[in-house]
Amino acid sequence: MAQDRLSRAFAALADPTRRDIVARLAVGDATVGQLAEPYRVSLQAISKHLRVLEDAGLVTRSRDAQRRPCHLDAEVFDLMTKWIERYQRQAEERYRRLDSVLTELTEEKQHVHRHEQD
Amino acid sequence: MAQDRLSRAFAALADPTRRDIVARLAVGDATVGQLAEPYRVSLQAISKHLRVLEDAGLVTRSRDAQRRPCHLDAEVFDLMTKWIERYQRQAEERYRRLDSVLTELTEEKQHVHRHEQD
DNA sequence: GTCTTACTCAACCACATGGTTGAAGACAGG
DNA sequence: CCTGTCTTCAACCATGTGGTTGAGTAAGAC
Repeated sequence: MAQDRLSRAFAALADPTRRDIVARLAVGDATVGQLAEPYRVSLQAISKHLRVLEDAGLVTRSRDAQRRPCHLDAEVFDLMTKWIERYQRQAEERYRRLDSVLTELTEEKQHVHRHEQD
Repeated sequence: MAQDRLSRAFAALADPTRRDIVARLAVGDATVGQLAEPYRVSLQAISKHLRVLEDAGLVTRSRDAQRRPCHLDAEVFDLMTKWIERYQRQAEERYRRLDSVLTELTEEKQHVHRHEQD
């Protein structure tokens, strides 16, 4: 599963450890060993996380002797924010419209009420 | 797993069907049956997806006789965009700084080169 | 060449997830 | 009450995921 870019990106950030890694890479590039150091899990586990981030297009890796420095690629973030903001905007606008409809209804009701009182 | 709000929200949107449901709910509220109709999967499967979206705080449900109308809640989107944009900004800024460092280095090199020519 | 460092690959395990089907709830209408 | 409609619950299955350990690979250091 998780075939498309967007699915892979969201899935990658669904894990707290991976979000943490992204946060650290935002400060600066780091090797697998450096990234693994703060965690109690094995280096292989972190290596797997980095593979997921790489497959999601969030991280790119180069080579420096035995080391594999990881670098954050901010581009895919655009995809996600664009997707989210689109529906966020739609939902908020719809909410505003609903709100005004309710206001209209209330005003109408009050109008009717006043009519009844006449 | 997927304990915190942010993790649940990202995980919820990692599934294309659920993103599709969110897109439809942005247009307007809908019942489980209405939401399930376009898909070939069972209604129970969609019901499960809606539970995931609800647990993630992306969807709220009310009651209308037997029906359970679903409503998109845009609030959690804020959490996600804020998280993403924070590291996006950091990464981009770092990229700009690196860029200026490289420019400085190049200028320095040219300077040295000029010195050597003296 | 051999050693050490940095990392990946492979096999395995426990558990989560997306799907199924069938039964059970909740509720309006006769 | 019974019936039909809308939805969830429960059990199950296949596959995916995050973790482990142990072996294998790549490349500088001796």
